[in-house]
Amino acid sequence: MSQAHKVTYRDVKDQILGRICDKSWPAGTLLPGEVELASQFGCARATVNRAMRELAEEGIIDRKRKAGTRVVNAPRRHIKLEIPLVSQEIEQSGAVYRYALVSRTLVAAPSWLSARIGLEPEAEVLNLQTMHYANNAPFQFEDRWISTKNLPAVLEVDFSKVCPEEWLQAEAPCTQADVSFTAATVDVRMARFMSMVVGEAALTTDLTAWVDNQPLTFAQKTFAGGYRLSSNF
Amino acid sequence: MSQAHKVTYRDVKDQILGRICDKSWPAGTLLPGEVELASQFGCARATVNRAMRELAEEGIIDRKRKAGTRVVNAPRRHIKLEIPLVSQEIEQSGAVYRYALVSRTLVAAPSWLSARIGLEPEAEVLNLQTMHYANNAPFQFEDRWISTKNLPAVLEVDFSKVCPEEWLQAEAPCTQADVSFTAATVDVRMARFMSMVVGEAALTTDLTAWVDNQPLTFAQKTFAGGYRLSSNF
DNA sequence: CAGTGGTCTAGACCACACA
DNA sequence: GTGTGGTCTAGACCACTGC
Repeated sequence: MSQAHKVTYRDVKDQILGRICDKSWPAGTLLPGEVELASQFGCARATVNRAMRELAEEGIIDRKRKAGTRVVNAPRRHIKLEIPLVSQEIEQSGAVYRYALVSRTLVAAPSWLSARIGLEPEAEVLNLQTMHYANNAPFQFEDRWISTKNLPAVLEVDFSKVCPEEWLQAEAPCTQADVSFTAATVDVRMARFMSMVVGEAALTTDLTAWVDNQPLTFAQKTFAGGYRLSSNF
Repeated sequence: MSQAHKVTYRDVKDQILGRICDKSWPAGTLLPGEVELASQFGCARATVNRAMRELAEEGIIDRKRKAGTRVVNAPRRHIKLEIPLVSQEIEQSGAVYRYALVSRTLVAAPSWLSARIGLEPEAEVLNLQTMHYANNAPFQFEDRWISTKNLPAVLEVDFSKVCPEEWLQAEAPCTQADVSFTAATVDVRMARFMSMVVGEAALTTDLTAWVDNQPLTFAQKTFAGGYRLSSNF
């Protein structure tokens, strides 16, 4: 008896992945049911279930009740991208973090804003422009808009001391958010703030956040030149 | 008896999340053990376990054997970012995909390449430059390097017909990869290929892939102006 | 309607990490 | 050592969904 008496869900996962990779189960294949596999692998159905559930989460296979489990035709790779707080990101790199409030204005939402995050036209918003430095070198400029109607408390906060991002995360953690990245060219004003050259390329992030389906805030961040967003799988 | 006779792991998850959000369990709190919670919620330990495991995966709590489970102080948000094949991405947007091979050369790996992906100096690599069009408009330029030692089969392929990315995914799906994004300025040659203006900002992606710890390929992709990478949570 | 995955349970043993 | 999470099991019922 070779008896590896415990068949773990990892074992099962690896076995299944192996058969998919070596084309024993090519894309589109309907694979055996959980009970069948459980007896093949000599383990409980729950074990097979966990293995397959994770593979499904990873987008390797597609599971449907009654229809069974199939190998996904076009395995889409995906990565987990961290969206850390600026301060954390800087401090973790070993640099000294410094924050500065550039401007704070209370205005009626411009039309592009209300359209973008779904506010009533002319709704009141607080606009905060802030700078974040790493070892006193410009790291990120943030242009943030917060709905005062959906978050009145924001009016009482002294944002010269707390960065909006951190305050929001602590006081009103969003339940849903959209994030997007693009490359932009810096204009004269941004160039001054970021110590960059006009026309230089900068990575920018747009971030819209909701709490319980109520639009809360929109932020556009501009990163210093050469900033690189990275991850792996 | 109100008896919702089944307490699901989702119920437990929501309860726990609720207590964290309403500050009943502030950041840093050591929460009760699984057995304790199971009896509190009136369910099996496995149910609590699954709930807490998922919360841990989401970065909300931190679990350690013997030490117990704590609410994470700085909840790091993360998003799932899809890394689709170019062709899929274009076709899914409803546009017509067209592919062209720009150049194919067999060379000794330049030093920056061997250093970057961990090849022996001067190892032979196949360099493929390709263009990808959406409705005949330039969408992406790809500069790819493949190790011929670790993947000899690549020499036999007619890359004027198959795009390297797709061939690799089908024939040698990587087991590990690094991805990074940055903003770059397009030079004269790139501007021609992409129908862009010299100096314009473009999003670029660097992608390094390994199979079983063997460095396989490195690719640098340059996206058309205005390209936006997006996701949500 | 019947088959498949989805989930819960109760009990058990294991592995790690702190004291 | 000892407590906490990590996992497996065997059995059960449920819920969705394709036929």
